[in-house]
Amino acid sequence: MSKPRSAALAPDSAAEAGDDRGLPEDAIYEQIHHAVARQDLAPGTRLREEELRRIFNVSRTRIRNVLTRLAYAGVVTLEPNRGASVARPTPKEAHDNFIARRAVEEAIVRLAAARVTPADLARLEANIDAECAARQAGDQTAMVWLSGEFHTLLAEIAGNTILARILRDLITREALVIATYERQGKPSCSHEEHSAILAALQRRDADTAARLMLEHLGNVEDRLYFDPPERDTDLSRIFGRLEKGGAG
Amino acid sequence: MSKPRSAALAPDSAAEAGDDRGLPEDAIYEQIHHAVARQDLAPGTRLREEELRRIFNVSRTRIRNVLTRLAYAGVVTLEPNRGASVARPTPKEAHDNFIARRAVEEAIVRLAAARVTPADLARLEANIDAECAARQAGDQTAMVWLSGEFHTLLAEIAGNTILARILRDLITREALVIATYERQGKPSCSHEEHSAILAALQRRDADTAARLMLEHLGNVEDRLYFDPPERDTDLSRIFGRLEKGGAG
DNA sequence: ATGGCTCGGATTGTCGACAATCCTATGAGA
DNA sequence: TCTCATAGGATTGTCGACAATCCGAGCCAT
Repeated sequence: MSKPRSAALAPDSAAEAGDDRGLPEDAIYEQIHHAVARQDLAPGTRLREEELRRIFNVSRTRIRNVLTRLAYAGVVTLEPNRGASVARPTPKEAHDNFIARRAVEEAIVRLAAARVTPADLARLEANIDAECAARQAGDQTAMVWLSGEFHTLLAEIAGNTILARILRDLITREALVIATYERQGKPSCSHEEHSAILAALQRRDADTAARLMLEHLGNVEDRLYFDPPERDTDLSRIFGRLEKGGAG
Repeated sequence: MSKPRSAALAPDSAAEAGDDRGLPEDAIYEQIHHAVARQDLAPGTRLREEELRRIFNVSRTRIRNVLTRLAYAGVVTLEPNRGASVARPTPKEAHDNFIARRAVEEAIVRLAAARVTPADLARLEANIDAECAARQAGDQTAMVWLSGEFHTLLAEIAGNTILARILRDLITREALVIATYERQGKPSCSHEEHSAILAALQRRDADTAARLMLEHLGNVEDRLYFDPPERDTDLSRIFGRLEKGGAG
């Protein structure tokens, strides 16, 4: 969050992002999408075309296309003549996102319960272990990413491409919601809950898995802080107070 | 379906589509999206940029942007160096779409049951009446559109923008599925089922409404015909038959 | 000092031209 | 007659340049 934008977009493998010429459009899309999901790009961050063009070493046309798609995914907002910036969800959008995600995740976990294989269970367990390790190492970024990855894995196991695609965007937007509205202590996902879901899947108990998933997602929402609905609302409230109480 | 493409895209109000200069991008997007939802654009129809440019009287850049977005929505497919064509869902995609839609619609109808107002009920009833009228008039296009509109109305009533947006794309893609796999007699939606859902909403009976909705959507899928999974599979099957039975 | 105005730099929006690619029609050869 | 190669037209992909718009700095009047 505090690192410069170019660092957020040119991750560990710097050569892949900056050096290679003609990086395909999809790869650029993925990098930005991923950077938002990792919370490396904070909500509201401006995404200047020229800057992105230099980072990815492509023409502005490509960048423009990518931004158009990201806007459709709800990851960035596109204001006319003002350019693109990382989306800053309103409380309403945040709430809608949670509700949508609950619906999609319930369907996915039920499908997954019916199709899960031992190999799948092993992958899920590995993910939980990795998240635990990240938690103990205090690596907040890795934790957020891995706990999202757990859900992506479930979508893959469920085997429904359309739901997986939808969930991907919902998860990334939820990362923006969390980044915007999190309280001080920010335990975004608890690995115990993931473990419980895994156990239910192991028993192919779709109903329990679905119930646990809904509780899990509800817990995430409860940990957020929505009270000051908008930053700019402060102004109008102050104005109202001045009018009512009298300032002169 | 049998009318020329330009007619499909320049509907009743021809002036709006062809004459006005500088039609905004969103409007072009809507027109194409809508034309697909109405089944005026058959699956697989090629969408040449030059042709669209002439129809909407804008530059190719705009058309290109619109096609990019439609591809993201899954309404058109974009093959490199081959251009755009209306999506032709595979049986797998069709099935995934039905499952996704069931999940989204269940969530929506439950939300709608909790929030529905008398005015909303009236709007839903008007929609059902219009669909009945279209059915008696034998207007297949209007029927398909109105029966989809019923679900769009529900999404609006539910008040969740994200789910509404998702459902919109799912419905349009389902129109493509139906156009691809429908049997001879094609009663795509039964207004009795819509009426039953409406009655449940009137009682604010979310569980019943959800159950009816799922049955309703399941019925739609059951009316389709998936047996010949792909057109090009025929070739390999014929080849296999020649090999086995001997053709010389 | 404050509020409004103007101007310059920076950024985005749009377009036309050119390069790259693909499909089709044509004709030579077996 | 059939297959293969080739040339031509048609279509898409890419880029750079210019126009339109916006933001902020600096100046002027009050």
